[in-house]
Amino acid sequence: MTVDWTSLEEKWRQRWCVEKQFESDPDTKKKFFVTVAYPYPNSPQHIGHGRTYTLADVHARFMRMMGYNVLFPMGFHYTGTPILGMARRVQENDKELIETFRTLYKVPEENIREFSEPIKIADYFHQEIKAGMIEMGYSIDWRREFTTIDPVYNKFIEWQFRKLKEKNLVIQGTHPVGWCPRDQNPVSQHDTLGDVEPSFTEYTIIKFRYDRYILPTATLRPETIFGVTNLWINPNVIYEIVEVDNESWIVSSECATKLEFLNKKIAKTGKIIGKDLVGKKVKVPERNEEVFVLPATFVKSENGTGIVMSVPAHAPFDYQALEDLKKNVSQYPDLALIVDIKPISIIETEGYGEVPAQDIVKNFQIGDQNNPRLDEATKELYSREFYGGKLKKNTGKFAKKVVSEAKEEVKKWILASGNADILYELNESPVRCRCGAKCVVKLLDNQWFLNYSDPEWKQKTHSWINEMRILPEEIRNEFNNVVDWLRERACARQHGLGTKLPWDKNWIIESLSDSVIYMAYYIIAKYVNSKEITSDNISNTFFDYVFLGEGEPRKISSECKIKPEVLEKIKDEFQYFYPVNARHSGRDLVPNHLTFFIFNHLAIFPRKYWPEEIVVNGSVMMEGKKMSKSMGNIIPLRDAIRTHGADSIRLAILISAELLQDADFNQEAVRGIRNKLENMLDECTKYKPLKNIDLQQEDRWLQSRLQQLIAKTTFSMQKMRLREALHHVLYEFETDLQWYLKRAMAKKRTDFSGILHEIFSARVAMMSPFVPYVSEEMWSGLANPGLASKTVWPIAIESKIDFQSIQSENLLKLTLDDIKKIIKVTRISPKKIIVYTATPWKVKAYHEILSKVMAGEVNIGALIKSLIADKDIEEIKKDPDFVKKTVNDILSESQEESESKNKVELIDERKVLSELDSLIQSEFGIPVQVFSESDQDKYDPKNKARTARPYKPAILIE
RNA sequence: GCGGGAGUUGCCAAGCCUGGUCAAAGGCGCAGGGCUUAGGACCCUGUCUUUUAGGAGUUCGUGGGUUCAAAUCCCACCUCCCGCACCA
Repeated sequence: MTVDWTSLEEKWRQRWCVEKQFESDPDTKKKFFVTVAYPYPNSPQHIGHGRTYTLADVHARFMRMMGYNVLFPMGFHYTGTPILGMARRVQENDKELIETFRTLYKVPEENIREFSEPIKIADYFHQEIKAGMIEMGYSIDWRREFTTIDPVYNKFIEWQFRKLKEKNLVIQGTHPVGWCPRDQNPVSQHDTLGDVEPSFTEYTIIKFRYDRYILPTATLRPETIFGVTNLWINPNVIYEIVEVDNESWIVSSECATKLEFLNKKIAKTGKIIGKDLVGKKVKVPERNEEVFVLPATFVKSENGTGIVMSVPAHAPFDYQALEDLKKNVSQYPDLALIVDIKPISIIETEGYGEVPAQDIVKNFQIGDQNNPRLDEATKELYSREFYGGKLKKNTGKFAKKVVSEAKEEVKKWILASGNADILYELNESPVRCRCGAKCVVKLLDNQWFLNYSDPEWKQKTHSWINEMRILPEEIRNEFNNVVDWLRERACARQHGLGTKLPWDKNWIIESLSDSVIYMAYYIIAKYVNSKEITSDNISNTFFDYVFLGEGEPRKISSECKIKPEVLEKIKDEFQYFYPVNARHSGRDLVPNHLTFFIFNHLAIFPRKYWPEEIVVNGSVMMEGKKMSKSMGNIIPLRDAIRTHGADSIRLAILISAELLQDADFNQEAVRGIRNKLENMLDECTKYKPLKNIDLQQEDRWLQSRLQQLIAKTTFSMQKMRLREALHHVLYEFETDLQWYLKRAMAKKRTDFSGILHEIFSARVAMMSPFVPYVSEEMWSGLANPGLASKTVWPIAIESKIDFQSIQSENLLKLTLDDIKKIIKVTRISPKKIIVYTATPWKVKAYHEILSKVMAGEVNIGALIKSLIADKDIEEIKKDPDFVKKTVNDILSESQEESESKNKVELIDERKVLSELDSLIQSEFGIPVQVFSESDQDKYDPKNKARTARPYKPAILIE
């Protein structure tokens, strides 16, 4: 059967839309508010995006069927810089980008022409993404749609920031960033050529005084100031004399540039060549000693200040350079004294002698200062000393401290005395901006931060994280870790789309900061879209009233020109729908958005509006590979819908992995799924809701299994283990169905349509959240009333489970399996099959043993002793092996299984096994005979009957 | 460096939280059969070793341990993957 998926989906989509099935307003039912991170419209959405949204939609649809008034809205995040960058590239006629628009994104030519305007890009992809969401069948209430540059949204974000500022959570400070001097803008990884992360390291500048000058050196190891024996300078480099904040520094010209961006007032007043400084003596700060400035070729003008402080005891470079110099002392007649310079050891580390640098240089067989292995040696020694070293007593008050701690303390100490400063150095240089300019580290003044370091705020967030529902559970700990290492976060930047900082209009609120409490705005958006409120009238007091219940409604309604009843309605609606019951997002947002989301809700809203649950999902792989533009394996969602149909895609991305795992999307699987759905749809047209017939054993069994299926599936759904739930409904139950049909067919029954109708109706209902379109089609195929999407989720009724029939069918299945196994192993073609059930005393004994084992008694001897006390079963003396085997039988089955056996009376095996006849007849075409072990006139030529045990009949095949 | 996660039978991948139904789901691949002019699709059967009586043996990264019982719990080790900020 071929299904026209496109028109099938269109048909039901129309119906949902016309009947406004997914628009929700406050009513008397319990509400469920589910949200997903809104998309950033700078490209069409692909299958990877589809996963999070589909997950949320399944959640929404499930909760709707569970009887909740579900609100599932969607917005669009225009805030940010990437779209701005794209627009600029279009202006510059960037071939590559335009080609991407054309061929990959299939943007019409007339739209591309407009893309030099950022908003046009956002608008275009906004509509594209929205269309995809509708086609995917997401049950979204579109009346609440908005973008983050809507004027009322701006007012809302202003309100958010004023609130944060009132609570002193927005602070101002100075902050180093990677910076492009040409663009006058911070650079991040995707702003650089080759996507290099512009990371940098903080160095301590130590000021050595020479005459009226300062020779600054940059170091990562300020604690080694106690071991300085000399400075190194490159004799061939021309240094700059620079006035820096009323001091005269001598630094390389590269260093002078760096200092400028670190907000130093710089004036270049002269030049001096390195060799003119060789042999001069400088004062070591805090030590009241003088050391020589010596020449070294390893000193590079682009690193640090271009001058290096020398600690030969602990720095392999310094040690080697000093050795080299001593060897060539004849070249420096004025420096004869240097042969007396001895390394000053200040750190002791296990495994190293008095002069660790000497040890390691020998070990590495360095030879001279240009040996590239010096880097390696430096790294090793640094790390050994950092973690294992202790300062010696020649370091004064820092003695006995471990290096890792002393380092910071020494730095603070020298900084406090004015003999030190801070320098930032890019780790990998040069880093080039996309524009081609060399990046630097800039100290940004008066930057605005959200103070995620605030201990009280952190504490509050921790304790809420430990209370809220987080799925999957493994991720909870990760949230706590994020909270721990989160620091101040810059929350405003100077370019991009977004909302201006209300008290400082030079700044635009950054995109990860204007997207943390917007779920509340979905309530407002409905009234903005219906034009009941406009941006002109909205003020802070409006939000205070709606969200916090603060203020005088009459005053506010006149101030904001909102009818009092509308104001009241909005507030009531907010109070009805808030808090967010479930927030969905990909796991990449855990260390940022999701954590900020919690932080900000806790700061702004009262406890009753804090988010209740977060659901995190993994990403999607394409045919086992990571999706990426360069691999060319990004499939736009709408393309995929056209080829596979929405339902198949939904199922494919949900069934291939559990929540946090990466799901794999592959053509093969999608085809298989579509086939399965088509077969099932076909099946659904066959069964009619016939009135009840005389229920037979297998009917009762199938109905019981259905109850168990419903219970299991519901349990999985509630934990958002969707893969597991699907597995139950789609695949696991198939085995039961096959068995049922086998039984029914063997008995040549024709009256089971009604039973299967009942079964399929329940299954279709449970499939409906996952594959909403085809479920509607199946639902109507089954001639059920109404919509599958709006039907109630099946409820498992324990009393409907007939454990007797479950045990009976199990026995049948196991016996049939055993017969098949015997036939397989013996390779005989059976002519006669005889089955023997256990003798009554064994049945009684089994029952005894079962209840004893369930009570914890597993000792065979003790069991036998208590059993022979019973006259009915004293025969057990003759067959002690029976006890052992029975105990093993019981122990090797599940607790659940044993409990269910313990719960019901033992089944009448003889009666149950008489049902074998039809099965054996249809499978092997021969009859089956059933005896009891205790029958006097039984046919038992091979004396098999005596091996029979309850649930394990003896079998003879001839 | 800090933090998180994973290693399962030819491959992908469940199971692990809550130990026993686990020789271990499902899919792919492979083998046989059905359907078909043939192929594809689809359906059935099989797919660790061994076994002419429903059994036995050896497996879940490696090595220990706890337990009547370990893929599952504990400890150590090895290997691999991901995130680390002004970026959505």
